[in-house]
Parts: sequence; C-alpha cells; structure tokens
Amino acid sequence: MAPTDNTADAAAPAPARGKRPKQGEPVIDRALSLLAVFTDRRRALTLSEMARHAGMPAPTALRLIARLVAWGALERLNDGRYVVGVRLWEVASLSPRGHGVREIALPYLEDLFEVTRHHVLLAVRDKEQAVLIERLSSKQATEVAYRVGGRAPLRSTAVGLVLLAGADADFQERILRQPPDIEPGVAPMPEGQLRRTLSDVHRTGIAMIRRSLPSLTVSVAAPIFDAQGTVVAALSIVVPDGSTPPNVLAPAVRATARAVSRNLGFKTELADDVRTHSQG
Amino acid sequence: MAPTDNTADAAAPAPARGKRPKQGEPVIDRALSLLAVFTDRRRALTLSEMARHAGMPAPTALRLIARLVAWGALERLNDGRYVVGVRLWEVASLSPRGHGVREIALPYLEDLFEVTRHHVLLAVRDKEQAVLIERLSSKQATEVAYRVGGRAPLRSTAVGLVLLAGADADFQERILRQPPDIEPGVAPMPEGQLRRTLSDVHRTGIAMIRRSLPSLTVSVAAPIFDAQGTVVAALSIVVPDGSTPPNVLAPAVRATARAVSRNLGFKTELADDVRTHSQG
DNA sequence: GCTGGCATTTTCATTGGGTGGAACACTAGT
DNA sequence: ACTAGTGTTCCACCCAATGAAAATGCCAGC
Repeated sequence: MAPTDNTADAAAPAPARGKRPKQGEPVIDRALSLLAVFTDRRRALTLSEMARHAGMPAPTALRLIARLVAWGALERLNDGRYVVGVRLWEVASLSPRGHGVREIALPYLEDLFEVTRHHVLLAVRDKEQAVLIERLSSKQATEVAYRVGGRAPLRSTAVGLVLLAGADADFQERILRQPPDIEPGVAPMPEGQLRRTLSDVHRTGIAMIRRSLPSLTVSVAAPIFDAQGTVVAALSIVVPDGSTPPNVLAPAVRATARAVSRNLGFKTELADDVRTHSQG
Repeated sequence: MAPTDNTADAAAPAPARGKRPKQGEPVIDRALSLLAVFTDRRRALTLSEMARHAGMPAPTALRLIARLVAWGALERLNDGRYVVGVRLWEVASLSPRGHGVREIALPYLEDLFEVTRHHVLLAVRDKEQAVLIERLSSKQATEVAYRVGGRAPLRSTAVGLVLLAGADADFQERILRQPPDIEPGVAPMPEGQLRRTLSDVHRTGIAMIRRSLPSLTVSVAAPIFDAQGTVVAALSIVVPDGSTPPNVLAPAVRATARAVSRNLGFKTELADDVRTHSQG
C-alpha cells in the first residue's frame, strides 16, 4: 500500500485574507474551499461574501455554487444567502468516525447523562485537534466551551489528552514538541508535565482537566477502543468544580467507555496490547 | 449485477444534448457523485467500486478522490478503502436544517425521551422525502425502521405527514397526485383519504401512523415552526402498539414541539397564520 | 423620479486543467 | 505460469473552466 500522500497541504487551509490570484487551482479544491468558508459564526453567507472568503472572483464562485446547490451541498435561502444543505449532512452522516461511533455510543452516553445530569461529550481526533462528535446537555447544565462539530485542542482538554495518549508515537512527539497551548482558563502544561500526564492517562485510562472558563469545571475522560484496540474516540463528562468528586466520576466514565468499546468489538483481554494508529 | 446507474445523477439542468452523459460533465458534479456512492449499506468502498458506481474510469476517479482525501472529505482506511471523512461531517454540522434544528431541539427531545423511554424522532423535509435528523432510542426500545441521516417517505410516516401538511400548496398537490406509497407494513392511503388526513393534521397539529413492520408500532408527530411560522421540522414518538394510548401521547408530543418552536422564535399567537414555504 | 453604489448575473474569447486509453505493478486465485 | 482483478503512473488531446467586462437587478439617498 503506497501512501500516495505528500500533497497534504494542497487542501489550502486558511488563505488568510490577502487576495491571491490562485488561478490554476484544481476545480475541486475551489469547490471545497467554498464549503470551508462556513464556520460556527458564519452559517449563512451571500455570494460575494463566499467569493471573498474563498478568494475567487464572483462569477467563478457563482458557477461553482450553482452546481453545489443543484446537488444539495448548499441551499439558497429566500434572502439569497447560502447555507450548508441537508444533502451534504446526509452523506456526512455516513462518516464512520463521525456519526458512526456516535450511533453506537449514543445509548450509553444517554445512560451516563441521565444518571449524572451533566454534560457528556464524545470526540474523535482529526489532524491535530479533537472534533466534538456529540454533546448531551440538560438545559440547566453549566456553560461549556465547545459545540458539536467544533474543534478543541488536544493538549488542554480531557478528551484531547485521551486521544493524544492513544495516538501513535510519531504523532505524539510532533505535538509534544510544539509550544504549550494558550487556552483561556486552562493551566498550560509544559512538555515535561505533559509527558507524565500522557503516561498516566495511558496507565489509568482516565484523563482530567480543570478549567476556569467559561465557568469552573472539571472534565473526566476515558478512551474508546475499536476491535483492533486502537483508540478511536474519547468520551468525557464535564461537571461544575466541587460538585461531584472526580474519583467518583472516573469509574462511571470508564465503565461507559468500556461498554461502548465492547460494542465496537473490543475484547477487554487485549487491554494491555493496545495498538496505536497513525494519521496525518 | 449491473453497474446500475452510470449516469451520475448530477442534478444538472436537463441534459439538453443528452448525447454524452459521461464525457463533458462538470468536474464538481463528478466529485459530488463520488460522495453520493456512499449509502447506509456501503460505508467503505474501494477505488474501483467507487469508480464503477459513479460511472467513471478508474484513473479519473483516483484523481478526484485524491483531492477529496487531501481536503478531508474522504478518508482512506488502512486496507485502502475509502470512507466519508470527519472534515466533511464537520462542515455538514453547520447545516441549519441539519444540526441546526437538532442543536436547539435536542434538550427538549431528551426530556420527552426520558419521560417516555420510547423512540423520539426529529425530521426535516428535503425534496420529496423526510430526512431523519435525530433519533433517541433506549437500548431496549422496539425496533424502528429508519436511521439518522436516512430518508423516509412523506406519505406513510407520521413525521412525513406533518411535513407534508406544512408544505406549500403546489408541492402538496404534486405529491398528492402521485400514486400511493407502497411502504411495507403501512396501510397505503388513497388520495381522498390522504387529503382528509392532511387537513386533520393541519387542524389538530398532530399526525398518527400505525405500522406493522418491522414491529407493531404507533407514531405520533407534531410540527415545529420557526419565527416566520413555517413548518421547518417535525418530531414524533414511536411506541409499541397497545402500550400507551395515542391520545395520552399527543399532548406531550405537542407540548415538546411547541417548546422547540418557541425556542426558534415562534410566537404562539401566530399559530393560525401559519405560512408555507416552497422548495425544490 | 433620478442617481450612484453595490451585488448578482450573463456573455464570451482564451487556455490550461481535466481527461481516459494504454501500459504498468501488484496480488490472489487456478 | 497464467488469468483476472485491483491500484497507479504517464501523456497527448481538447473541452470545460476561467474571469474581465458588461449588463442587469436592487436599494437608499437625494
């Protein structure tokens, strides 16, 4: 199996703002960059906004958008603005690491949620971040920083630490060598402490993070394994600091994570032979 | 098995030429048709399978897929097969009619779920079908026909009837003129009865469907309105036939739907001035 | 009504990205 | 060794993609 990779950056992440005469770029990349202009804060955009953010002339954008709308990847509102379409959401729901794990994990998450009545999170790793796959929240639960579909740093969240601890050595090293995150409300971890923490996570199967913003909370996370023993996801519970002691939560979190893992085909006997997998 | 349908649907303006369905098709349509090959049953496909189903030569497929993978719309497994990627799922989560309503409705759905311990569904309409946005199920709940991200017929499901009743007149007519669905386990409704049913739904704000497959169940659905009074979604509860009488469920379902509607900015005073909106 | 400014859409000559057949490498089954 | 299936690279042809320019639509302000 040849990697066939090495054009990684071709997915032009964020062209900042400057106008780039990016002519000669593959059409698909342009079309995808039109999808990438949507963010949590910008869910409905006009043609010119999309063209501007994607860095292409309006006529070109219009032509591409027209095709995306015809297919259903985008939808056009009455006021002329564009939003992400259900059709795209529909195929995206077939993503194994997206809705896939969610589908299997949800009933168990719900049990945990119902007992505790606190936020329950499910996340997977993509590139160098954790992506929030699911979040159960009662209406009166404490404020929480991340939304479903959003990204969170690996080094300063409980789920992130679990995912990082479960990643392959090369990837871990690359992350470890980066300067500490400056996540507001979370004490930044220097490299040495982070190494110890990861080792602890690996040993205990539990990660904890205390954060002071947007409110004082403690998160307790545990890894979810697939049949091969790879860490494919992490689940965590977020409680107000001082409410329930973490050492009470840990068993519940770990038990729930195990239940999900078992449902993914993970045999607990292999627990010591956990293997890691590589990724971008 | 035949290659089924090699003309990638494309949703393009009617191929006036109609001469060459393959060559000369816009690149974006081809790329999108590569995404469309994934279905509930086919979540991981090889290159040749994708090429075959999308109706294009392998080299072409490979080139396009490479770009999709670079961006994250697809991911490649260790065994070489491709699956839908989290990145795609991520932008799809910004779909207002997908995760958007879900985000707002979920806490209320959970309340309803917790009280009843039966399936709770949330659906929106896309084209001529209902798309399941959310489904809460306890592990021991009865078997249910549809999965999240899947599509259900408008005329033979409770949520479908609600969405159909809330659609604009033109669209309703088009659907009404079609021959009755032949949905297994559901008594097909002739046009006259369907018209009466829709009128009832519009008046009472409740739709009911009894089905015998995959198990004997009764569904009770109610509409969710946005600030403009448009029906944007439908929620329903599915219970085993004979367990809880529907007239007991109806108030709970209606109350939950109202709570969600209110959260979307819907003023109940406008309840009689419901407006309809058009779509594809 | 008129005018200017902005967003959206259409037109169209130019050209470079897209194309897919052919050949290749590789594996598994016979 | 042979066949049949996959995944991959190569490359000469050429049509779809391109974006400036202009036309159109849309308001707000005068």
